[in-house]
Amino acid sequence: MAILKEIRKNLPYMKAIIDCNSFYCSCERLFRPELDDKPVVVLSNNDGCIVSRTDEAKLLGVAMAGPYFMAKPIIEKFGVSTFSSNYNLYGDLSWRVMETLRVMLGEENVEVYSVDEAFLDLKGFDNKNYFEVALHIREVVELWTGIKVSIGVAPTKVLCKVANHLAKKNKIATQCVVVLDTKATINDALQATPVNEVWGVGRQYAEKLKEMNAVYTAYDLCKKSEAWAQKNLGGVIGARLIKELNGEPANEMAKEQLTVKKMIACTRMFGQTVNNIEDIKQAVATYTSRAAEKLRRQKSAATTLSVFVLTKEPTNAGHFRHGNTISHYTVLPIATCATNELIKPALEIVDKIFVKGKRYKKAGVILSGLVPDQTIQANLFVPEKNNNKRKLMDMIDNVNFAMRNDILKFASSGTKRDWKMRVEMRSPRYTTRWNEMYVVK
DNA sequence: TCTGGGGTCCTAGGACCC
DNA sequence: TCTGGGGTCCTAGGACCC
Repeated sequence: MAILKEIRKNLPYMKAIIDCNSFYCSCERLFRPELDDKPVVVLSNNDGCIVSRTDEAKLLGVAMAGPYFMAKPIIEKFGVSTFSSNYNLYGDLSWRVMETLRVMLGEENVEVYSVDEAFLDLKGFDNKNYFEVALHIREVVELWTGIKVSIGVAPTKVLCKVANHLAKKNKIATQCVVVLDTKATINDALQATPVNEVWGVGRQYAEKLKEMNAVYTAYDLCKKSEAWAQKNLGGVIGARLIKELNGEPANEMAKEQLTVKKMIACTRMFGQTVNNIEDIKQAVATYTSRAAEKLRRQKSAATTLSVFVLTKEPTNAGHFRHGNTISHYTVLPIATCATNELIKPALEIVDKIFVKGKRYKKAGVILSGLVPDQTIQANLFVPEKNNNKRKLMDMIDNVNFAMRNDILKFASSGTKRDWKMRVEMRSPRYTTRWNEMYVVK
């Protein structure tokens, strides 16, 4: 124990990131156990891209985030099981995983970061063996929810991500747990990590780092000065990144706050291209209703409403071309969260930006300039405790509601909806719809 | 009619994340 | 033929003020 304290003495207390392995695919497998060691992929909205793939699919050469049609030959040749996104299912299972963590570690030590990731605060465990602690967490989550996870433990969030990457790369040898709690293990890990895999370094920066600065690994990057990063790597964000790589926390755990969104958007690709203004209006009215629901859920009102459409352009010698975005915005006379008050100006914008003869493949509505909704002041007196619960529900709703196909309340949303997206291969919503519940044979 | 320097507020756009 | 959706943070630059 004395040795343990000695080697850790220059490091702050530990954090962890827990990350569900191929989350969407794991959710699908839960109800199709015969697929456990088989390749599986899940597609994005509109069945456009591959957004989740299992290790088996990866080995076959299915590219992540690649277009579905390009991977189709491999998928068909090897019989890869393919699913459309089923957000009701994923949202529910995500909640179960997060709730398990909250029960184990206490609500205040869990920061939900995305549908399949959470940061954990391990402050209370500094006398324990972190590897065993993390292994235990991994086993309990799997036992209670059926979802397999990987865990990275380190003194900063950026280093946790590095650790987690290494755990996922070598699941068997690491048992999906990597702990970086000494200078030596941290240095080794940084040397083994290509710079483009560092959290906060995207494609543009990676290219710049390699070509102009001969920075190839996370280790090379950590040797750069904060001042240099401040200048060349996105300002203060870059400076924080350097600190964190060197074991100095610069991104603290987000505690408890009810995070109120500063902007709310609802945008979708159409199932097929559209050239008729009525269809676009129906779509925009539907997206506006959905955005307004999100707005009301966080008790905000919007002061600015923008609408955009994306045109479809002819492909150029086999090269994929994004369409042109045409957008316009309105500053509302009074901040509002009322669906009807938002739909009217939204449709006026459509009249303004629609060009006859063009073909469109996407539209969207963005609400910004959000302020607290004055009409619901009474809610200020809701106890904080209930607010936290609401935050939880919001997270689930945001996933759950994404694909909801319910009856629309406003006539302008239309009833035919030729433009609505494809979900041809969606699995049943086992855990959230009674009539689709899993049947034990 | 001449015009510096410093401050704030806003928007657009770029980069990143899952 | 067919390439997701929803966010965040930061910076630069313009408009305006004293």
